[in-house]
Amino acid sequence: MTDTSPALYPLAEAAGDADLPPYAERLNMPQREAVLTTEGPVLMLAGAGTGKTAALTARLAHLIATRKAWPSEVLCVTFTNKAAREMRHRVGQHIGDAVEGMPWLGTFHSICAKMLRRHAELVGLQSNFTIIDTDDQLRLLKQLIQQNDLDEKRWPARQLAGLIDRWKNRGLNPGDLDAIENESYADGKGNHFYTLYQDRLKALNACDFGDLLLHMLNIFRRERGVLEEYQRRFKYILVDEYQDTNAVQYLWLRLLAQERKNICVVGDDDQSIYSWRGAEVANILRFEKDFPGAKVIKLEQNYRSTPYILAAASGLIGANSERLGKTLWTEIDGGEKVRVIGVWDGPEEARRVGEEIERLEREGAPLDEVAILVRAQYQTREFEDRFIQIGLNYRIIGGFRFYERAEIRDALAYLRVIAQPQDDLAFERIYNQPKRGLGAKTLEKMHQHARRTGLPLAAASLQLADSDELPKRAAGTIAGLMGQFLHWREQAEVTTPSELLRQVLDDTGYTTMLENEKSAEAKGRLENLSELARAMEEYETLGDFLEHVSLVMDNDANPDDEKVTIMTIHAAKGLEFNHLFLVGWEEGVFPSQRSLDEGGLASLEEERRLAYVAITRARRRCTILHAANRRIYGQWTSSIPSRFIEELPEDQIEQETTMTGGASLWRANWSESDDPFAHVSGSRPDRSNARGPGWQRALSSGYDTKQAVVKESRRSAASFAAKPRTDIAVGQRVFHDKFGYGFVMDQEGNKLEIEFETSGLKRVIDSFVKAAD
DNA sequence: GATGCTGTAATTTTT
DNA sequence: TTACAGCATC
Repeated sequence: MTDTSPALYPLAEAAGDADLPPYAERLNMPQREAVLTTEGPVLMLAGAGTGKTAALTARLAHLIATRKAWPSEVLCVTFTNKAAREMRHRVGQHIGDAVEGMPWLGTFHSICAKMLRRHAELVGLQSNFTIIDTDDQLRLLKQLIQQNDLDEKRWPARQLAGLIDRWKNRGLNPGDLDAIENESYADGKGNHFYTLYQDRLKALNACDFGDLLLHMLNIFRRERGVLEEYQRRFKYILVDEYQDTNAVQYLWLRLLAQERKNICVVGDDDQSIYSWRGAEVANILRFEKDFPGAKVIKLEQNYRSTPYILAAASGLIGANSERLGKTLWTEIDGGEKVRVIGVWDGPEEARRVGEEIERLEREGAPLDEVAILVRAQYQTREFEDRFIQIGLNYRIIGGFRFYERAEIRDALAYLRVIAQPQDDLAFERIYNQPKRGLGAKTLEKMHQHARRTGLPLAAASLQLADSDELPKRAAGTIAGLMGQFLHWREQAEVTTPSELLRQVLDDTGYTTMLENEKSAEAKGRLENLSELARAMEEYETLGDFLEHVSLVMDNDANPDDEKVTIMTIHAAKGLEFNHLFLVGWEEGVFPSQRSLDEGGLASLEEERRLAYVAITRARRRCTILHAANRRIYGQWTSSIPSRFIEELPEDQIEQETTMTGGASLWRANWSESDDPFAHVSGSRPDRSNARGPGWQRALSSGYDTKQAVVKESRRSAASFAAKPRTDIAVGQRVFHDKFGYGFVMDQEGNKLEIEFETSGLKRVIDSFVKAAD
């Protein structure tokens, strides 16, 4: 189910020049042209299944093998880590170990992160800045919204996060927003909050994903010298999936390519399906204008699908306007027409697909060559239910990714605090996880104190613990926790990252917490954590690992055993399967209601491209299903077949039913179906193994709340080098909000010992008291 | 500080 | 329908 392997097909035998280097031997003419045209701008328009990666890797190999550039002088950008990995792997097959010297082969984000670590100070960061994920981002924005007394219900943090993301994707800095953008959040506070957020990030020495690119673009724009350095370095630039680039990426590339103009972009305008993430098809459409004299090379020979599948897909995409235009063709013979099956309702759709797959199984088709593609994640449930019932092995791709699981995030948060004591967001995540009796009150106090002193949250909390500002128990807990952190930090110096993680999980009682809970979920979580520890074994230092984690957030389910794959069309891009089921092709589902309501023609066309991507995943057989009735948000809705079905060329498809929905479909199926009430019954298969809503509650139950063992004695808060106040001295009379009036008996750093008139001798932090007179 | 209830919202998600 | 977040309650 990986990308096309040209070895499967007798490629371009006619053109078998003996002098061709091995990496070009198996390529067809246009592919060769794409490999050999090294100088000047090149636009490689590569249709689905036309051996794009083969051409791209051969081109890379060619540049290096012919010494046109050293591996370190080629910039090769992809969108996903997976694509980068595959590229590295395949280039390695051509040029061997030399591929190790390709430091600039990677995703936009990882390449920018690497650059930004070198130039961090130019945008006010230190080179060890943290890269925060969307979770942290949201938490941070929520805090800002609260601090600014904005109604979080009316102006959700999510929305602000989305807007900021969009601005960054478009290369807009705070201050660049026009009136409309500014108005789009909290009646004209868009710019204000964007600014606040950026300031906060800077203070945390952190940046988000969007910043990696935006900061680098800013640097390139402002610092000629830096830009020129990279322009000189990169003799050749290659960009994969160019149709998916957004404005920042485009501007960034254009600056880098401007000087030498040896830029080769590869893409397919018909497969642009990420505009909602800021991708602009326009980038590929206007490449020739951006780079006059660009050579356009079209890869149109498809090595993947049967003529029927190709023709169906081509016919469909022909309904779009604004295309660069390609005509896919194939030498593959035969095959079957694309089948279109109409069914009564969602459950029957699942039943039908299940039966079809069982039939394929009997015919000897391996299950991992079978896939079901859905438009949206919620559609997977129906299939999951059915497949559990009939005992069909399946795997659902998408949903929670490995590094997004709560337990993994917790573990990473501990590691982050160890590596970077000033990582407030990480500290906030775990200060009470596992539950150690610290709550919102304590957190609020810590925040207040941190703000007052300008200390990171962790350091501020230790100071607090050292005073009498907190209840004894909370103070003890914090001191204990901070002691553990000191211990772990020492351990980090002498032990491997994975060993350190195991220690942390044991010391905190995290492992115990999960072990005490006997549920299947807890077991899965423990497995995930040991999986994490295993993954860490490759890394020498904690810093290396954390960098990897924040940027390489993919989890490829191990495709070891035979399973049917269920996933969204988006997730299937770039993959291929012998047998493909495309389900839910109904108006409102696909094309989705939202795209019909909101985006106008442009968005409908993107849905159509999505349909095109879906069909072209199929190698041999493609079956499209649509149901006449479907339950959407608990509401039974009758639906009509997708307009995309009508747009398929009639002679390429085979309608398995003449029914087009409505009453006739209802009647016909009523008599055929062996269980006409199946769709009415509310009973559902047991899903207790699936991720349920109760897991969070279950997680906390059964955990022993006793304090984790403190391995290191607490250290004085003075070690955080807080400056003592100059307006307070021993003997001074002071006022404290909680304890009232008293006299300072002793002063050590910013800690005071005060004999209070009503509550006796206490240790407090000086920022909590006012001088009284 | 943990637990239960109620209201709201609901695509796609490469980093 | 379901899931989750926020609030009210114990």
